[in-house]
Amino acid sequence: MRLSELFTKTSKTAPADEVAKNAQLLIRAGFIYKEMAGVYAYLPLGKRVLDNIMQVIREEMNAIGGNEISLTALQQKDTWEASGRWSDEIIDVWFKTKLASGTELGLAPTHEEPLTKLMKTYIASYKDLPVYPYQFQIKFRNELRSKSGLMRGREFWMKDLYSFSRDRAEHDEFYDKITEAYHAVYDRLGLGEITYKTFASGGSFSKYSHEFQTLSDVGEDTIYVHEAKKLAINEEVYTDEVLSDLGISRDELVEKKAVEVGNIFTLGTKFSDALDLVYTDEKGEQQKVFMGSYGIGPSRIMGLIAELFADDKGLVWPEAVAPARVYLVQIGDDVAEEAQKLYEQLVSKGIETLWDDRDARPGEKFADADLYGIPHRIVVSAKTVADQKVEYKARSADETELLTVDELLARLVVS
RNA sequence: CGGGGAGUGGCGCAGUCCGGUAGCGCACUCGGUUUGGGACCGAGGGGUCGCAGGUUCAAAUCCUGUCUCCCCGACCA
Repeated sequence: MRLSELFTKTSKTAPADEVAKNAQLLIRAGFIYKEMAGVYAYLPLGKRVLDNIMQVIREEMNAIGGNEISLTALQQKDTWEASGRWSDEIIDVWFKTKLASGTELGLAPTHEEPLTKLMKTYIASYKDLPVYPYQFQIKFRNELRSKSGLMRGREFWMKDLYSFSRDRAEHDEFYDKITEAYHAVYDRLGLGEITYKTFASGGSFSKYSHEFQTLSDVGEDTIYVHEAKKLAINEEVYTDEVLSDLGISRDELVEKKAVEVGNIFTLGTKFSDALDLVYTDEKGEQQKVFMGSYGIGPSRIMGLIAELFADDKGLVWPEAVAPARVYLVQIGDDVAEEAQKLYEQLVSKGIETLWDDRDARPGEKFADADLYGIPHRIVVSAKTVADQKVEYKARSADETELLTVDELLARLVVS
């Protein structure tokens, strides 16, 4: 993409109404726009980051048999009354509204009920199970107080997958599988080293649920990390009983702040009971479908990555999520032809490139390249053209180096 | 929801205490000089001070109400 065609621009000053680093940087860089507290629009570069995060998740969900769908945000009361969750006492973050006719509606804060109802159309036999529908959707939650930029919004993106299994054994098998898939997601997003499977409170069908918690000082959660076993315990279940279940003692654990980047939950037959989702087994008998739910918040992860990796010059995106891999700085009009040639070469190799073809001074271009956090920066100037080379610098490096185009391409294709 | 802070051109701010109808930086437009780490000079455009009501000859400034935003706490199915 040519920067001259990008409508957003960067700002030297951070917005006064944001304290969270992720929001300040993402707004300064023009990745997001704040509509109201806890509600952000995604602008071209921000949209790319969000899409990249979702694509990583999508690939891992598809790899374990996920079926991508897209459910509705508008929800009818009846569906939720079946489970008792229409009540504001039970779900206190409902956004509710009405049809022109006066019929009450809600904006979905999650999707167990509507999906369970929907699946009644398709699940009748044991032969129809197991199945794993999932979606990426904006969830609406009327938080009393949203904060921390993208990390806790009133509307936010969520990947939610729901498992429909014949019984607990089949469910447990999938639960282990998706645990691995989640680890794969965090690894690919560059968070693997500091993300822990964390024991949290369960429900009537399972003693525990599991969260994926990424260590960060801006985290809202307190967890107790067991480094050797690469697991953690959420403070909400940090009891002697749990410790003895897991066979560990307090002195093996370290208290840390963390951000919840995923949650997997055994639902059992809670929703299939409520909405009567049954199947006929091999013996011709009716059985309740055994369910689980599995969430990841792509928008929260975007905020967290921004927060975790940024330096004093701006954002620093891991390669897998960066809005482009290369930032091509053209210095001077007289090298426009050479810059365009290189741009086309990069694009033809499938290397996403932001070409700074603006009529701006070099300092401004370098500053923006840093603020945007694009992993690789390449400079084409009269000097580099004369040498028949290009200047290369990684976002995370201090030094530049001169490379031939072939050396550059070899490096970019490998990394 | 409890406590605290704040709303002034697109953004960041000053002016409010001691009423006299708005200013600075960035951004923007035009001209010129510049061009490897956010240039400089000159000339311009853009706001009636969150909103509503009140006091006054006169309100960004005082009073009342209200909305919004931020922080701390509570909450987070």
